[in-house]
Amino acid sequence: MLSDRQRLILNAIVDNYIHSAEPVGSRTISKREDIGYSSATIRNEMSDLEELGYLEQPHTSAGRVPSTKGYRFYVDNLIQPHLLNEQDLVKLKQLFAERILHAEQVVEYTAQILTQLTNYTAIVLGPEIFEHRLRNVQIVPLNETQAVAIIVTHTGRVENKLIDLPDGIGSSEIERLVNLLNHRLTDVPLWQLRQRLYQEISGEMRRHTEQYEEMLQLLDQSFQQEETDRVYLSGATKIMNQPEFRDVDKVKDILELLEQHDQLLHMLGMPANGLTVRIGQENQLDAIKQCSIITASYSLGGKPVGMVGILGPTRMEYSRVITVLNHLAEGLSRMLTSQFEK
Amino acid sequence: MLSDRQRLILNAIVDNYIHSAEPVGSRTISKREDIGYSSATIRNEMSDLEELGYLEQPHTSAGRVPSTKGYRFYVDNLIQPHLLNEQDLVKLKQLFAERILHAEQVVEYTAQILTQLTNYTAIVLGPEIFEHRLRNVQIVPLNETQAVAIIVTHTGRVENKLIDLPDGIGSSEIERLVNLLNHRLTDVPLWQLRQRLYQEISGEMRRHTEQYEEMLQLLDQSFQQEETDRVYLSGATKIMNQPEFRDVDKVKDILELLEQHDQLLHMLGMPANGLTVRIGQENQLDAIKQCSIITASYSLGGKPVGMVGILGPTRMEYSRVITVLNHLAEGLSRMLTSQFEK
DNA sequence: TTTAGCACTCGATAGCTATGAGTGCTAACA
DNA sequence: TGTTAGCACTCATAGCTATCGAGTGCTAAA
Repeated sequence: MLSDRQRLILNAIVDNYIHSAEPVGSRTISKREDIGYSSATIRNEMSDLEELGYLEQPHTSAGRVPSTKGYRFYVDNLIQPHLLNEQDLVKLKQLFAERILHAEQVVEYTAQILTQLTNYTAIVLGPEIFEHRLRNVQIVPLNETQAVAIIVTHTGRVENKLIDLPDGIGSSEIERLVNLLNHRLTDVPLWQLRQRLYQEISGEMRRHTEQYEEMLQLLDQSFQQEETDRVYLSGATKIMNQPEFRDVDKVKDILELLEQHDQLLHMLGMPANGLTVRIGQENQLDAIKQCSIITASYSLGGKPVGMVGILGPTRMEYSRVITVLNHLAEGLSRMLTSQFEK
Repeated sequence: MLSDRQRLILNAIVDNYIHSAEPVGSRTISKREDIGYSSATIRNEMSDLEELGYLEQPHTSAGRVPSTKGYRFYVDNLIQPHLLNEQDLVKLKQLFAERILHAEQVVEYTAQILTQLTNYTAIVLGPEIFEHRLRNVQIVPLNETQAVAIIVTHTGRVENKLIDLPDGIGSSEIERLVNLLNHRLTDVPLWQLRQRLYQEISGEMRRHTEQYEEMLQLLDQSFQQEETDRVYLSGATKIMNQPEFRDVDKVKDILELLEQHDQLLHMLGMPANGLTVRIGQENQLDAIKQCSIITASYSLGGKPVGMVGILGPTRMEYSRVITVLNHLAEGLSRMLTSQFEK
């Protein structure tokens, strides 16, 4: 276990490095107001901290830099709660003050506000669709052969798909079909739709055999599409402001990853409850082993359905970011829950 | 006017520079198979071409690089039609072979294929909405106070918006309202909707005064949203593969521009018929004065409604890009027109 | 008109040195 | 026994110079 002084010094080093991006020397630390020891003492402690794996030295005659383990300890044990200033709070309030908003728009704005407040890249996962329940189905014919199928969920999400109509199907037939679907499938979770179709109403639907096939296809594709389209990014280029990412090759790997929404989704995994911090080497993907990712889940009626996250350098303002994410996640949860929990 | 030999040499220089990214020297050119002159002769011609403004010299002891004017001449007068290989053609065909596709998905795939074929950043503008006509309006209540309003256009595009319902409105009232709207507004171009609402049915609607206000708001916002959401990007990071963009600052400016869809939209302007090439300095925005943008418009029933484009370094494979863009624009036009022109 | 030849230019590269931030260790001090 | 002053040592970085060579422009000959 670390002594109090070691913790104090580690905290000072991480703090300093976060803001300077330069390896921190013993003298820098000893000059700080909250430290009452000479540089020699600090040097000894730093040496110990390095031996214990909390610090690293880029080269012999340079200062020290926190290791992944060092950041981890900092995040888990040393972090001080960050207080947001008036301005930041106003921005957050404004987001949740807008009442008439599309679910997708809220998510998009959230991402934007996140980057504005943190100056890092924001990643937001829109609410998980599998828990969404069917509210309404519509089929709007465009001409003799084509129509748009529209699915509305109880959360107000709208999915739509262009479909080819079977030959010779009439508008009254379609209307009857839509009525049947709405009657039988309202409030069914989307992921059960196919199953229910098969089990319960395929019989009645079989009069329009082809239509039935396409309906299944449509729903199928709707889900797949959803999986990757839940990812909202903002401020992807912010990483280039960081001095340790002045190298095009590093940046390129990161930005390419950000373009691949399916990979992001896979990396972030299912939204677990609460806050997750992934620091540097703890990340699986090579491209972001010099980055940290912090995510917070938001929930609908107590169940986590999506997440808000920040991607930045390992040398990130953890305290501030965590505070902002918690605020946003809470706000989103409250908003979602109050809207749809009745 | 340039002599035949000057054209030959300019062509050789541009060609060479496009592939090597290095200033081209006289010896390199004189060694080419299609050139039968010594390096000294080439030097004299190069000197002349520089005086005329077609070439530039990074410094005295370096080779020459085409100027914006040089590229312009190359594009306007020297370019040879590029033949696509079998593989490329297959990819293009596959795109248009997929029948059951959402309009937005086609556009997204188009962008992806563009980057795949060219290795540059693709920018695609989805079909202009102002020409779209209303096909169908739906209002789906979610609970007592909220509903989703859905607009379907004759091209199969679906816009939706969460709205607050006025207090105490009943579902039969909503149904009547929707029927009224569908009855009166079908086939009206979207941009006329507000006007028509005011002129023709505000009277009948006034029974539900509040609803009427929100309907207007909804449509209004629908348009605005559309304006920037028409932009689809793919392969934004490709620019980093170019040796002249190894500098984070240059790249940053470009990528930041790409994040601002409204700026892109403004820069690209209304889709004029046919092909547009903007080379280097010809671009208004500083961030892309070292880039070229090539766009081709696609049309619906003869009228241009959107465009496909490529953003790359000035040192771009113009011939190939132009061919690919023409293919795609044509394909999109055919697809759109055959789908919706009946 | 073309080309060989040659002096000249100038960016890029390699090698060298000086600088200084920072360390580890030792010995003196409280 | 913990702390600190002092000092030799390390090593990345900046700046300087010399060298190299790709490429030019000009002149004179073919």
